[in-house]
Amino acid sequence: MAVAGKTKKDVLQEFRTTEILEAARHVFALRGYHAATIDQIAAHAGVAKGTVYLYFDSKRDLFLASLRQGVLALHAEVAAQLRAAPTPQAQLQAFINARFDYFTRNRDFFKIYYTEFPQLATVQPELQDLYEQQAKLLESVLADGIRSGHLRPCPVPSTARLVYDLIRSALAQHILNEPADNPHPEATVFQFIWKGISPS
Amino acid sequence: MAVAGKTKKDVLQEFRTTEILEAARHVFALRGYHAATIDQIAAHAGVAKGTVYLYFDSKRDLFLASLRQGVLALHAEVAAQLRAAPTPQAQLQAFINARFDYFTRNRDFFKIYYTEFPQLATVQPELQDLYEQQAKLLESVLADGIRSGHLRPCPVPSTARLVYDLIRSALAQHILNEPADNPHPEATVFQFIWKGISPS
Amino acid sequence: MAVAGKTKKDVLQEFRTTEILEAARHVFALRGYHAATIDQIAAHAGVAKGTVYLYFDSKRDLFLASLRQGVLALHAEVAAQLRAAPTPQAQLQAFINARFDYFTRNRDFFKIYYTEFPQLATVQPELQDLYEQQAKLLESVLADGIRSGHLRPCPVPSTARLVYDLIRSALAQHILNEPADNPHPEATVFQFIWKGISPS
Amino acid sequence: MAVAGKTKKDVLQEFRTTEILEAARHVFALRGYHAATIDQIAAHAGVAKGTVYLYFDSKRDLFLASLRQGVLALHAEVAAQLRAAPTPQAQLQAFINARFDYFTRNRDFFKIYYTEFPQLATVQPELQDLYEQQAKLLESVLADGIRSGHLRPCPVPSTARLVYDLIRSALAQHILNEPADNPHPEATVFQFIWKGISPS
DNA sequence: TATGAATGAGTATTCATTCAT
DNA sequence: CATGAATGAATACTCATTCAT
Repeated sequence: MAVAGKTKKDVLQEFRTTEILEAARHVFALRGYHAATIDQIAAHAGVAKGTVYLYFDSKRDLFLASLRQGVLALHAEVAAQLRAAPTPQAQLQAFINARFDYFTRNRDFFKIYYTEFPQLATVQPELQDLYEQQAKLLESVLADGIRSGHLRPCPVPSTARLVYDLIRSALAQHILNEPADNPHPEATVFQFIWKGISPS
Repeated sequence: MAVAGKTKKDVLQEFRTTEILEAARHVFALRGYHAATIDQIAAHAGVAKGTVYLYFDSKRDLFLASLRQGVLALHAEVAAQLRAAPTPQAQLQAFINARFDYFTRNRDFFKIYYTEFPQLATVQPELQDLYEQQAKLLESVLADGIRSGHLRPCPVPSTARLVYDLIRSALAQHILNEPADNPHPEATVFQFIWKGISPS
Repeated sequence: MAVAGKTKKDVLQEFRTTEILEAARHVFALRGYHAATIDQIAAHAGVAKGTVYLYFDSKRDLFLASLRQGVLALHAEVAAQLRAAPTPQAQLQAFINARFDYFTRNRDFFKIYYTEFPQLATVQPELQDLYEQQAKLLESVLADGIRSGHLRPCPVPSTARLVYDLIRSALAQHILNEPADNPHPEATVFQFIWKGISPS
Repeated sequence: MAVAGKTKKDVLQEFRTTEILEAARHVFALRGYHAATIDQIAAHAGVAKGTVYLYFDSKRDLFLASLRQGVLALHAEVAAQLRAAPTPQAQLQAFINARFDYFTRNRDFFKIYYTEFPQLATVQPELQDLYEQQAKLLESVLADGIRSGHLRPCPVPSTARLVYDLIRSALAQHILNEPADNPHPEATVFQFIWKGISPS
């Protein structure tokens, strides 16, 4: 009993939180941050407006929470895949595949991530950090690869950022454009990047 | 006489239009689309609020116009540079350099273009078109290069988009991040892309 | 047994009631009627929000109850002192002293009484009554004094009200203004009033 | 033309300001500060809600402005009457009469002044000042009278405050209680005070 | 044409009150 | 009895848009 924690209350709390976060993600993805209303989010979560404010301090707080949670989950999945990959080449593939996997399962989140992030990142330093932590994963891959000779020497931070944004762009084409001309662009992206960073 | 009379009026019209568009771009870049107010834009343009509505139908219209105008000017410059380049390699360099040139001279515009575009492009099909027209220029370069054997065969549209977004990302790092670690990233970007598309 | 059982319950009831009333008085005095929240009062009373509603029907009811209880206690003390005073002069002194005593011991209550009463009295006739019952005590003193020749004839109700408000004002200076220039203003007030009502 | 100033615009501005202030005073007096809504005030002033915000920054600002304006007008009238009075006795009478006059003509204002002032004065130091400036007028009268021997020596500030509040109380009885038992209480009040401060 | 005063629809947020546990 | 999570009515304030001058 004690093992599961204060089941009754805490489970409900967590359930509500998740419920609201998901609704928020959906509505934010659909309408955009500004056009989305708390009313819509509450309705979508099946709760009253006031309830949203029991779990989040403000609309902005709710938005940031939904981004943060999504980014952290993504980060965890990607990091796990990375650890399982032996070579830099495999790591890059893992990085790409993990992201395609995650965002394919979380399209709403990708929409927010792609469309609202740049806008808000300019005013919310915390978001900048979340963004950069992701690029840091890539920086490690690059740095290790260069050190071990698997990759050609290059300026690590800016290259990491380039690679990162390249994947982001490919994802945008894949996720946001309904008519998926290329059902599995992961390979194409990998090839493109690999040409850019592998040793001649 | 009628010609001259019409011209005088038209010149003023055009002057006002440009003035307001510039003010809009500045304020939109500074505050973001939603936080920007018509009042601020009018004040910045040195006209009254109502005057803005003589030249543009709505806030959104003004925003789209400012984007459109910027994109068209960019497009013109890039296209001109492209025409002057003999080889695909030179064309790619021209494409990159022209964009770095233009956006370095129009930072406000880049900020809007980068941060607001994705958000609005999802609801404004017209913006999608503007975006794609730019990638089309690259598609021509790629297609011609492949045909002439200067470039390795690849899926043209998605590669064009990848290359396009890659340049966009490099620009973001260059324009938006104050501490320009790399004062001239054009070469790096070109190298990275060239590795990805040149024949082995 | 039934008696004791009932008592035990009743004692708890009364204890809770008093506890909540005191908390209410404190928070109302601190924040003012509108800014005070049931949550704050409940927290201060050490009970849950819902519990407050087991003892009082509404926020307004709680407020009125806290005023009523304070006024009744005050009334009782004043009346007791009055009964012990032999002459009109002594009675007036007793009236003044009893009020200064009571409010010095119940500053929170005075604050509400002084700042919130006028506002609410205009819409709550019941409060008007509480107010007037206090003036009635003074009316008796005046009427008796005039009848016995200890006081100069005057219009009793309006004079009573004047005297009453005068004391109230002196109390406000004494209780609300931190820097008590005059540590014992009872005498001054008495003198001022006495000049106004004693026979020439 | 220039003499009257920018007639057209300024006159309208002033007209609107007055209009809204009067409406505010009316609604604040009727409902109390918190219960009054900007909508009600706007409706009463015959303008749209937004218009109120063209002239006043916030509800609180509007409230303070209405108080300030009323107090200043009152102050001016009272001061004028005081200057015309030769003796301390006449000055006290002038002070009382001017206030009764003013508030009889501005009942809404008195209601706010009486019921909302104490509540808000505790949090708005500026209101404290307005309040005290009025008592200062009385202090001059008392100080001069004592110096010239027309009044009995007494602690000036606290006595001034007592006299001031006494008049306020009499006004409350006169203005707020519909059934005016005493149609002209000025004389009674004066007598009462005079007994308290005239030389024995 | 140009102006800017006026409009009023739209929304985040608070908090008294209820009620299932 | 006690709790406190859930509710949703109520409201100040903003700002794109209009239109009389």
